[in-house]
Amino acid sequence: MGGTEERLSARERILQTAVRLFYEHGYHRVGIDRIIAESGVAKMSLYRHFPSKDKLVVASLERVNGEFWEWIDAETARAATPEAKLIAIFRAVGEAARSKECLGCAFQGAAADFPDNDHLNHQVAIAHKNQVLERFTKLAASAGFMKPKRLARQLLLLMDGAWASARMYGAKGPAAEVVAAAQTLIEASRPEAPQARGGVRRKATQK
Amino acid sequence: MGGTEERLSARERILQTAVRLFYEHGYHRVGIDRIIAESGVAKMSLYRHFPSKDKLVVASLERVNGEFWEWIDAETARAATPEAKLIAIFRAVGEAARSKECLGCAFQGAAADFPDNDHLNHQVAIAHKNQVLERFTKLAASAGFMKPKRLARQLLLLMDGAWASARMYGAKGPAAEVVAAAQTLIEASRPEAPQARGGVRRKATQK
Amino acid sequence: MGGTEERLSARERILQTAVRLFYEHGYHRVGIDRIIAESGVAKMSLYRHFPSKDKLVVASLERVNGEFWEWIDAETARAATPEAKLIAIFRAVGEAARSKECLGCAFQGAAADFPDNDHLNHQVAIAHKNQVLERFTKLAASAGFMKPKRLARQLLLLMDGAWASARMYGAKGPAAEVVAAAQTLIEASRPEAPQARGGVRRKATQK
Amino acid sequence: MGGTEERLSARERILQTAVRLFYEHGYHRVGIDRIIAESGVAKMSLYRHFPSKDKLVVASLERVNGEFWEWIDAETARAATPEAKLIAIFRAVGEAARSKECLGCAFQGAAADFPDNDHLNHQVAIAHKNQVLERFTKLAASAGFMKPKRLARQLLLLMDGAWASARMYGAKGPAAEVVAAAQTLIEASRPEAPQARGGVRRKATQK
DNA sequence: ACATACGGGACGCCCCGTTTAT
DNA sequence: ATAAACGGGGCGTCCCGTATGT
Repeated sequence: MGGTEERLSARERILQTAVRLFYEHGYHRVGIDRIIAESGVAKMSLYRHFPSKDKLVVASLERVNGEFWEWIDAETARAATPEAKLIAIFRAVGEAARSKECLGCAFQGAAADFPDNDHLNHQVAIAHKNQVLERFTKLAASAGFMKPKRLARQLLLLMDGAWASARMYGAKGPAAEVVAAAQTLIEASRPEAPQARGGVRRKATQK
Repeated sequence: MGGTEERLSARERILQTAVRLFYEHGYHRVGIDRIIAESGVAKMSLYRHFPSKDKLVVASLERVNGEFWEWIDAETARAATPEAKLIAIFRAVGEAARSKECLGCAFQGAAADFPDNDHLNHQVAIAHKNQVLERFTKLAASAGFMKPKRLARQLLLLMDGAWASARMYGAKGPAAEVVAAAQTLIEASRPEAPQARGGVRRKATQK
Repeated sequence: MGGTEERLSARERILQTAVRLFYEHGYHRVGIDRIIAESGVAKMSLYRHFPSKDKLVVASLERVNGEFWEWIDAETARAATPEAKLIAIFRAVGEAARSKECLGCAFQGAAADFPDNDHLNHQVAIAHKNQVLERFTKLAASAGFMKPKRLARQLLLLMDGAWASARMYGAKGPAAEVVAAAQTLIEASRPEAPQARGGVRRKATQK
Repeated sequence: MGGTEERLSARERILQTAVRLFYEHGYHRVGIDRIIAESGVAKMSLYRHFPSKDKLVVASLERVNGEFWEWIDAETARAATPEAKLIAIFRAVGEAARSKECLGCAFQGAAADFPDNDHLNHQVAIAHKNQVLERFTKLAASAGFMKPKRLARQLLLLMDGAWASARMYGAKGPAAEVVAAAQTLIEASRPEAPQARGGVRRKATQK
């Protein structure tokens, strides 16, 4: 932590500090001065790499997005089937949401801190969620599920609910149930044996 | 001057304006000056009724909480059974989340704007979610569902996911699927036909 | 200094502090924060009274200009004739320029700190000098001197030289000779018998 | 590349650029970066030749001082008598002060930009003025004038007034009268016709 | 010798929540 | 109720002097 950190470039130190502080305290409560103080960097260095705070927020969100997908890929690497990958994702989410470090979803936080839908930071957050939806849809389709888009959207609701739970409750929140809930929703989308479950019938009446 | 708005007390005008502005723009971006300007009261009047902005935020959240439960009670009044009440809640949530006025959950926003878990505003937000959990649990128990607490927590994930979807996506988000997902989770908790739940089997195959 | 200063309005405290600091250290080296700190005023109070630093500089120069003319009027009040008033002015200038508090002419400093001739602060400084020229001209004309404008300009050169001397040398500079030089120039402009000089006679007319 | 400018050493290019920029825009408003940009050298080169900005300012002032005396010597070379040399100086000053390129006296500017009397740059400016005083005194003494020091100081007031006029007014200022005023002061110091000089007597009456 | 980056610091202008005077 | 005041914080800019790489 000490020696290697000195080796990092100023840009990298700024970005890592910004990611951490923004995530822990929000985008409005973290000022430029605090970021430069905690990253040990001159103000001019920050503004050389990031022309404005908004640009730094965007870069921070993109960094978090990258780390998110690295994490998802790592968690799903050992799963053999698409369905297992979906379950692995939610197992990881459930665990992460109950960890002490977890403070919810950085993109939900960004969307909350920048409520204007047209704001770039808001758009970046939506783009992340769309990527999640795409991944869910692709896995659901690969698994041969019915209506993969529908399942993907249901699963996104669960995941965002888990992140919201993590933000508010911390370790003891309802996020503990996200795996079970995801399993239930996934099962209900399985093409096999839909005959006896009530869910299917009501579903039929919905459409 | 002299219209119906004059009928409202200064406190009421302040509170309604605060609720609206806080919800639409967030707690940090809305300042005292703007609230007094749009509510047409003097600054002194505001500080006589609410000793600080934080207290006003708390009062605002309590007001929203009250309106939330009035809304929930109204939406579930016509439902005959506890299960129907649960469905009615999610039908209402699904509709609300896709309405143009909906900007997500005010309590999620408060938790995001005041990330410190010990902050009073954060605690008020958690208290609201606990009330929702209690209502879900009571309804699930009344319906004779298995593990009502578990179902309640799963449903809260869905609901918070729907609110998060509303915040980020607006009308076209995945919140449209919240009713179907809720139905699926509710059905899966029904005591009837517990014989062949896939969750168990899949769980065995997962490991 | 303590009790009465507390009584002064914020605007007055700001202005007095600005006048003093600008005069002692220049307009660029004195920042808004320093003025705020030394005047014991909030930043917003300053920007309510003076929309920008430039406006504060202008107000400061106008204040100095007002004090300058009060000083000139007081110093010339007892002089009976226009010529005596001119002499009185230069006697006062000579004394002031050698006092410890004197750091030269605030308007010369402003013109030096804002070298762009089109800059408002530069124009304000020029306006002051024009007022001095007018006063000199009027007095010279009232005294019946030949070419009063020419004498006024010569006297302004002397005065500005004295201020420059005060700025650079302090008490021991050539400003000590400004009275004698002014007298010489004034005498040379006298219409009566320029060949024979009339120090004695003039003295008679002065009193 | 390869032009005549390349002939100049880096030190010379830096110094010439610094002299020009400092004179045109002041010492505070001209930064190191601008000097290196306009002189086409690397920052390291500048700091190799001038250890600090202050040292560069001093070198710049010394350069200006050298050019000043070259100019004075050239202007007075053709004058036959010391008195003619004095007049020649003021004729040159009067013309220079009304030229478009003239922005006043660089040393007055330095004294204004570094108001602290103990500051080296301020001292350098004073040293220049002392040299002028010495030259004036020497010429006045050579001309056989009475009280050459007194005349020298009076003439310095005029000269500094002319520079100040040049700074503030440009071509149309009172500097046009500096020759006439200098002549008047010089004549008043001539030993001829000392019988009834008002200056002496007047001086006695002053006290 | 050039160019780029860096660390540290000050500054200008602005906004906010809160209190006091009027 | 109007208005001013107050302390604190925030963003973006500028500058000086040093340290790199090349």
